[in-house]
Amino acid sequence: MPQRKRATIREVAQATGLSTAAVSYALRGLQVSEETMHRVRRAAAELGYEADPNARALASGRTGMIGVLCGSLEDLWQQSLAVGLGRSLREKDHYGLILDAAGDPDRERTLARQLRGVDGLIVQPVDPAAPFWAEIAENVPLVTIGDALKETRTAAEVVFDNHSGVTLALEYLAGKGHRRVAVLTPTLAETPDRPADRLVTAEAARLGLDVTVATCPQGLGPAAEAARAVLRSRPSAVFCFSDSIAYGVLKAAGELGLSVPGDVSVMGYDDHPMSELLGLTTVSWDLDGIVRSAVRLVLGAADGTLRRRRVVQAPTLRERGSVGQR
Amino acid sequence: MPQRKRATIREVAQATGLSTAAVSYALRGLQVSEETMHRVRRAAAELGYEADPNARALASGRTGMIGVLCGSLEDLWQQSLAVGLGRSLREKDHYGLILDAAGDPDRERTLARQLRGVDGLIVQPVDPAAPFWAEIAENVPLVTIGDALKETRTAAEVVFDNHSGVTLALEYLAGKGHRRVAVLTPTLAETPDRPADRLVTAEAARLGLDVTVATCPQGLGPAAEAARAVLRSRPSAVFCFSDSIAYGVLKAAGELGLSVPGDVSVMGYDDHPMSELLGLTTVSWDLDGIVRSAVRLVLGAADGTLRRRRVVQAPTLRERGSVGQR
DNA sequence: CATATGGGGTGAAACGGTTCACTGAAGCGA
DNA sequence: TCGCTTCAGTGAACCGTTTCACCCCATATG
Repeated sequence: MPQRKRATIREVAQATGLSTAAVSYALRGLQVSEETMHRVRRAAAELGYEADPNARALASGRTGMIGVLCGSLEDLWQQSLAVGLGRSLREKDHYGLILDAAGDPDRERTLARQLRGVDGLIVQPVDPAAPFWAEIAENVPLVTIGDALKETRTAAEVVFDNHSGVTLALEYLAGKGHRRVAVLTPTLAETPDRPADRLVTAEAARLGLDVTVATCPQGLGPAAEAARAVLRSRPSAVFCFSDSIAYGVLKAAGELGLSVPGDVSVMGYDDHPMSELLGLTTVSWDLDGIVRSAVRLVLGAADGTLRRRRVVQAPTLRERGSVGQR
Repeated sequence: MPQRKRATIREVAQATGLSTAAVSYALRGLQVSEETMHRVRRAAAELGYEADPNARALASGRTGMIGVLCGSLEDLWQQSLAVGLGRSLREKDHYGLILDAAGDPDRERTLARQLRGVDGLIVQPVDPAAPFWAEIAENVPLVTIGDALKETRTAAEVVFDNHSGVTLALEYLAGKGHRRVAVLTPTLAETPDRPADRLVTAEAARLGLDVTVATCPQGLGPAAEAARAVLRSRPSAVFCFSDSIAYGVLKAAGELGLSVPGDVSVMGYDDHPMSELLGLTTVSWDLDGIVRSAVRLVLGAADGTLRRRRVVQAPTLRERGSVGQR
């Protein structure tokens, strides 16, 4: 690997007989005359010059990099989200630096702390109540996706109306005559006060449902294993707080010889593309809309032209075949 | 967003009464005595100091960033691969900058060119024969995953033994009595000479199979649409060059009321986790092994301690239920 | 004709680290 | 005691841009 040295701005300046300042301006289409601009661009192209992003970042204070800190990339839907964010950011001339907290609040903290020099941060918080967020939000424009942060003023937030989501799911289940329903939520921190749990139990009480909540990993194999235990207690329906978990339940059901929705009904949450193929009835969120909002907000916050600070996403119920009448 | 100013190395130096050089060394555990090291670390922690990666990169010439240029993140398997690479790189104290060429050689070229200041590049080339790779490889340690580059000396390569993969698949299909098989490959460039095509037609000829090759997008919806047309010609089996495409075929089959494997057999390629759930018979690659190799190679190439230059991955056939006896 | 105006360009100071060449002191064997 | 090495630490150059403050000159203005 000979690692040929790259051309610097100085060489371009020399080649054109201009100052580096002029070159810098010219390449960004600032200040200079049409003619010099062309001259500079031509020279730059000939030399194969491409600005060093680090030097640029150091001097200008902007990186063109947006951190994307995902709660758990084990979850396929979050993968889609990350991919979408990456693509959308790229369209706006930014890089998305995708990071995976893997459901672990400690890792989340470490990653968030290490993330310096990004122009902004998009986070799906694992632990929205963690105190360290305040420090982060103070140092970099922060927009959340999903749950908003407690006690921390972020630049903006794309909030999922989980209340509606849960209501939608549980009412549908109740309407189909289910009473004993198991709820599977992603393994999270020992945050004693998980909002999802509270939501579920409250709604369940309202609807007269008999729910039991358990945590579950997001990977297909691990989820299936966790699901087996749950299925053996023979709930009439399982409500999974992510489609990935639902896939695990489907797998476990198959292995146990349980038919869906004959023996057990399964309800997902997210609406990953595969859910259509699998016929999974699920609570659906507008992924594209979420991506667009998040990107618009974070970029707006980064350059100070922020308009709306809070976007609420409403879910819809996608009725497919995995929930049956009881 | 008040954007509080972050502590600099100079402030830490001042606080400890040392030179910035000493602080720099101390924080990286170099040169200094135990005692000063502790003193510096404590001070740094108190000030909440965290080195600016851009300045560090500019001065040292290393970013800690590895570019991961994916052929098409529409493909779920490639998503898994990207996620795995990101995680593995993070474990080795590097960031993986995940980029999506979206199957478009032009975008691939642009992205590869723009990628400067990265310590290394992991690429799943869309167009391995493109001439611009030479320039890239000259400037940054480049390791490929999948197809090796033509006419370009990369630092290292993780090669998929596609020959074996195709043979495995087609022999299995032939063994099950299939003759008319449709082959669906991802939409790629108009590279007139796609190796996969040549491979397939050669093997098919050897086995006396009657194959027709068509291209297909990777997204579930688009893939299903493309698949519908193919299925209407009623092949006895469809061999898909990625599991994502196979999912599309499964979807299309369902919509057309074709049973799998009753009316049509489907064979995948990659072995994405979901394929287990779907019972897709597929050619399987060791994703973890690929990730590990690629990371080891790129990091080795980046710091000059490279050992093996070429790792070949062998496929296995994962027999599940989607291919029937004809 | 003197004077504001302003476009086009320049020089040099940042930006915040790393690293090279060097120094002073301590340790050590002879 | 004298040199020689080693250890800890220093000062300053350097990395490759951006940007601030300023200058020059041509043209429009009063």
